[in-house]
Amino acid sequence: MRSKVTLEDVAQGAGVSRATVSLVVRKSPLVAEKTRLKVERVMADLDYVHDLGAARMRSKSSRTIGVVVPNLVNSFFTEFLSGVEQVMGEGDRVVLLANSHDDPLRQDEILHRFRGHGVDGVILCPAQGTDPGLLDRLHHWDLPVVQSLREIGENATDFAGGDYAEGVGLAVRHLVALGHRRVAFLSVTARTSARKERLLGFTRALAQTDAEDGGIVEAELSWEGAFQSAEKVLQLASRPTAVLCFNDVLAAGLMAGLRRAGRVPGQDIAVIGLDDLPLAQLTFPPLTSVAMWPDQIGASAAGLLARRLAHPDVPVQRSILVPALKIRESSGVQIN
Amino acid sequence: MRSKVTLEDVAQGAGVSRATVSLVVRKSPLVAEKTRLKVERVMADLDYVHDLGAARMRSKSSRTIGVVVPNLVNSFFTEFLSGVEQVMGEGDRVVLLANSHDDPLRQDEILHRFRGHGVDGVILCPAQGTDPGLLDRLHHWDLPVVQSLREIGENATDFAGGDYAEGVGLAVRHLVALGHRRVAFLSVTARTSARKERLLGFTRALAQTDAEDGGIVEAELSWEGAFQSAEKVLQLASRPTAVLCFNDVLAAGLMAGLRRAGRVPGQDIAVIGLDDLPLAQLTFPPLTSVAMWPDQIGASAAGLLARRLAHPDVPVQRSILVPALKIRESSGVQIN
DNA sequence: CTTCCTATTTAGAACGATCTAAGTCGCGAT
DNA sequence: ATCGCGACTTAGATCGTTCTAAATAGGAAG
Repeated sequence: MRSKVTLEDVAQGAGVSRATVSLVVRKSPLVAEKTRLKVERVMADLDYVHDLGAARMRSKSSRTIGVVVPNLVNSFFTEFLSGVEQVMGEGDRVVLLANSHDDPLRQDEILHRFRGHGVDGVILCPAQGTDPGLLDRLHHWDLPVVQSLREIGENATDFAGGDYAEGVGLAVRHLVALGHRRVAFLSVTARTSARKERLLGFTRALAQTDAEDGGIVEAELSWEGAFQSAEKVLQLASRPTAVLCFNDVLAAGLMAGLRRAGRVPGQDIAVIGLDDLPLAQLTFPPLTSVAMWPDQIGASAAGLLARRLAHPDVPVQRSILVPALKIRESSGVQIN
Repeated sequence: MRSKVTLEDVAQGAGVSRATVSLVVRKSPLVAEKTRLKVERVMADLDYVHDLGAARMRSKSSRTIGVVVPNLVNSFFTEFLSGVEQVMGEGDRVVLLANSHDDPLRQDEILHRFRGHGVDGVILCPAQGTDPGLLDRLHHWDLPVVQSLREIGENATDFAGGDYAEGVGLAVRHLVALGHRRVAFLSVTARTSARKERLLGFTRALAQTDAEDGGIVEAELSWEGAFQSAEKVLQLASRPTAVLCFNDVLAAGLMAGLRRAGRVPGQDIAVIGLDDLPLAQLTFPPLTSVAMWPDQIGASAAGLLARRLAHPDVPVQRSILVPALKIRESSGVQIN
């Protein structure tokens, strides 16, 4: 039961006042070089630890931010998280993590808990079906929020994401250039802004080419869901020659399902994913995908939040990363 | 700039004292039912938020724990994290997350920061090359620690992990039963307890069978590293008919590398992984692997920490999960 | 009508920092 | 000498809780 070393103890040891030590801790330019060195030595000797909890009480900033993701199994979110953690760590901030499991109720509890812990701000990837009123509530609490990957409301908060509409466009144009004319889309059942944006990109991209909409199939957002949807894809009336998938996890699951049904992806039917997760390079054939840089998105989100904390009144900003097509074998070769 | 609602405000509204409200917040049985209801109503009216930071200052418990992982891209750690978060969330605790990037220095900074934030305890997967003295230091700070997945020191702290020695044994016996006699092991360069345990399991399992050690190849812990190691595996003097891999990520990378070299995994050469990540079912051919239940390990680790926080003096406990073999096609068919 | 409980409530001092406003010190200028 | 000024330093209040020890109310028992 070691008694805690406090500012007072350090102050005594160094023969200065508590206030001066506090200034040293916070690296204020006000203290004389000599005093600073003395105090720092004593701090090291006594193994002083700055109590951020106590500090927050007076200063209002806790150097803590919360991150809410809907899911931790899709490595997209992991990479995203990794980017957030990286940037926040560099800014000497700490990340509180929680998983909403795509459940708005759970998300509410989490935000409430975060609030109790005095987080300075939150990076939120809103759960499916989140009530748009949530943003008002957060604003009312005046808790700075950056939305990421998904969005509720229109420009209600800062936002970091990737340009999925463009990503889908890249994929479609690639397929069309290879000669495909009937392209299907494997989507998800969950109604999120992410889904909307991709579908929008899909129809828009088709309109700019002479290819046609080969039909839309919906699956659960898991590789198993995609695996099972292979049958439905093969039964589409349009007999698509290519399938564009909501993300890489679904694409990989679909490829496995197609094989089960006796088709060879990349040969009998082209498959293309979105996100370019590491797993895209591990499937066979390797998966053509569109890189969305989740870690960069995470880093941007963290950057936006840091910016807002520093300047609460700057106008709302959106940070949208430009996607890049990664051509591999699953999209097959020119078909004629 | 909404001024914060404090205990005092609630107390005024309800016509009681601050102390009573505090008791209500903490669900003490001391307050009379009638008062409790009245206070609760006022709390709801004013949208009172319990300030856990201020609370911790007096009470010493922050209901916050820290998790340090060496990496966030391998989904093994993600699932682990997910298990931790789940259990902690249920216990109404919050998780501080940090990534050591397998760097002991960074790990030190993180622990220091966590300490500053007053975490009640830490779940640590020690970075490669961590000085065993770290545990003493943590103990000296009297910060409860549960180690997980990797371990420094011998039974120095509570530990949650999987029985990798047994997992490797399952895999080897499976291969031997299929007729393999020359089995190679694809290991990693990083010197961790995880590596040691698997190698130990490997030699021990071989000794119990009539198969021989087909050689050990080391790779970077990434799919690219494994991809590149395919050549080295094929050049082994023993000409192994099967390769057991450190984990699924390496196994998937190896399979891709073997294909590049013109071999068909599961047909020309058996490949088997460890961990049974979701990705094992997405490779082609699907990867035979040994399920280590990372989410369960995470949940156990969280459970152990919760237990230690509740009873600081209980003896050290180890929680080891029993692995299960998942047979798929990459281990091939009986070879004669 | 005391007295003694039990059940509840409370005043006031912590906790470990930050902030404000007021000091102190040395030194060159008047 | 005295003043003014810049460069530092500091006393003391304060943040929103919890804790301790003591106060109070309302009976039941004597």
